[in-house]
Amino acid sequence: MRATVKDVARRAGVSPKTVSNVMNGIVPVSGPTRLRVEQAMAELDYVPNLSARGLRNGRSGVIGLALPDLATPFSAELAQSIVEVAHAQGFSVQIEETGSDPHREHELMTRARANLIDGLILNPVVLKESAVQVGVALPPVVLLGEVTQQLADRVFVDSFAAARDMTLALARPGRRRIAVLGVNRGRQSATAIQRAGGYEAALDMLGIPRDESLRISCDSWTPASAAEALAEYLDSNPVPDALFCFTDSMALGALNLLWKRGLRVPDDIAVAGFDDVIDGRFAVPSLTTVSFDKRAIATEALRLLTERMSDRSHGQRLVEIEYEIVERDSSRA
Amino acid sequence: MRATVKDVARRAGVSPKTVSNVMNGIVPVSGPTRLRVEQAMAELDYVPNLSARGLRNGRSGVIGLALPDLATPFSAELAQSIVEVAHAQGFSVQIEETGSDPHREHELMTRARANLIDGLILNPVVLKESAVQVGVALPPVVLLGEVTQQLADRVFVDSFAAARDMTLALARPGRRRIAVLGVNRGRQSATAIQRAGGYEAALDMLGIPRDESLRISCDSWTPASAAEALAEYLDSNPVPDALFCFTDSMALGALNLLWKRGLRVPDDIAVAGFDDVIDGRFAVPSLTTVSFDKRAIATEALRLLTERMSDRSHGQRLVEIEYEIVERDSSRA
DNA sequence: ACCTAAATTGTTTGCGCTAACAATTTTCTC
DNA sequence: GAGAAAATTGTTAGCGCAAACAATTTAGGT
Repeated sequence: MRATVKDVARRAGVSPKTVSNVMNGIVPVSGPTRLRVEQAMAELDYVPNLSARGLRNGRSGVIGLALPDLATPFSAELAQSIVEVAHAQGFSVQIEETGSDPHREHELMTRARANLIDGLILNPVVLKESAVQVGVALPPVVLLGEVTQQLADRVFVDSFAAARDMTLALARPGRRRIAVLGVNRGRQSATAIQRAGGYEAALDMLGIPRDESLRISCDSWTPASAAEALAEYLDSNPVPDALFCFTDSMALGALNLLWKRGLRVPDDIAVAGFDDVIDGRFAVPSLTTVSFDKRAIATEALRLLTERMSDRSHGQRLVEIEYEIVERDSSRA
Repeated sequence: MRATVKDVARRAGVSPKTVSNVMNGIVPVSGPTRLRVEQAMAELDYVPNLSARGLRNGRSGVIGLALPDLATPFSAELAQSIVEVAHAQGFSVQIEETGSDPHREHELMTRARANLIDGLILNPVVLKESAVQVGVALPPVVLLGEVTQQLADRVFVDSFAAARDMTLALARPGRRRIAVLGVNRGRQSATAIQRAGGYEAALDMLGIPRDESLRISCDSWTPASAAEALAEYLDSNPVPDALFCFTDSMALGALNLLWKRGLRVPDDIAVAGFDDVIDGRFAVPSLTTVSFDKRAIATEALRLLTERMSDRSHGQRLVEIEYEIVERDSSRA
């Protein structure tokens, strides 16, 4: 049987309270007593029961992180940052995959309210149907990414402006036929809407007429479906001058397909992505992208979350993360 | 204040036990009573407190997953599989990054023993110094990957054989100078040892003399340090006929560097990786690799873990996952 | 030395839940 | 319809911990 505070107390010849004091370190404990207790803990190989502590304190020390697709390099990099920042603050991270499913998002909120996690960092996708909307009693929650309405704290990159700037950067003399890859066929994700909007704003600024035939839809934002969508597109359309993919993952799929078709990047077609994922830097050719500091996202998200966990009173707050257009070989002249 | 079982019971006009019965569903509850209870739960917006349940049951329903580097696509894909399989069995997953640090591994074991997680899936790196070795009282744990000794349940791919087969596959008439990338300078990871061993076994089989100058060391298994290590290598060595990277991530870094140097893959040099990561399939050129079923790893790891959680008596068990050499454009003639 | 205040340590309760055990009601058998 | 068995539901204790409250020891001031 596992040792408990009581066992430690008995062995050290003190009361449970003293053992608790030694662990928490708030109430002072005299030198000799502390020593005896610590020795007893070591001898009994005592490990505190965190469930019990969680029940008693009402806080588990765990936060949830819910992302739409865990398999992407972007998720991996973001998760890493969040885990590291959280750990530095004494939190553990429970990861969840929503699969863009509002129902699953709702389930996670519930879990948070079930005290297993103290708060939730959530990247909602189809917000219209998201649990955040449905008026569920919200746990401390921080939203990641584009959210059109003010529903909870959130950390975001201005996707609209970034997509606009990227489109402007891609536009060069001779590059007027700029395609986008990632607009969704069915229900639009908030992110897709923002990025498509920015793209069109840039076209307007450039005086390039919008061309519906340059919007390539791709429901799943993976390399595989990007390659597939692009292949299908190229079968029945002329090669655009440039291709702006809504994520780096899609861009990698596109690069592979273009290479297979014998199209040279950037000579025949320039390519750009979004997220600045590590593998994009090492793509062939290296990928032009919208870069932003993922560690900053993690830091800010955790700051908002911990603040809200300790004090539920503030209104909803927004934190914007700066972005930067990083031009690499896939779009250089 | 949050509603508790007691509140629900009072409102439904039943006892707490009945409410518990309704939730657990083991002890039968009559139709009308169940209905009353369910309605009361809905009205009070009741959510069970999982900390309390965890304390009472001695199980939290959470398992830990500890990987050396969360930022890699491989980690992402594996984590996804594990999260999905775990979720299907009613478990949540807490992720942790060990950074190949034995001390951190030890900390995680402790956390497991602290009842916050019911079990741990751990990918140990430098096993010699790993906590698994130090004789810590082990929680239910399943090890992932190469482990030379029999210390706990584990799921693994035969890296030795896979590396051997890959080396054999790379060897073609005219390709005799086969380099490896990923041997470590300092303390060797178990994985590096296996893969290097398989590589050398293949050389022996082929009658190719071992050549120390074809072992390129690379301490961090990332694209960046792979590219750097390879760049340095090429500055003072002739171009090998083939390059076998110990992970796909490193291979991607290598591909990028080779491209920058104007070396053609596979004509000037064939390249291969290990892990069959999605981005490798879409690399330019698509990457030859050792493939294995990550979902199978997840399934088996969870099976071993849950079995051990329910019954601590079995001896240590091994599950081997099949691998396959997948030849893609980066090594095709 | 005596009293007061400060510093420690001790005693006990309850966080919310589940299940052992007990009590009650319903159903069945003849 | 009476008795027994089966099906429900109720009562209560305790999982391990932290802190409210109480008791004790120690230090400080005169």
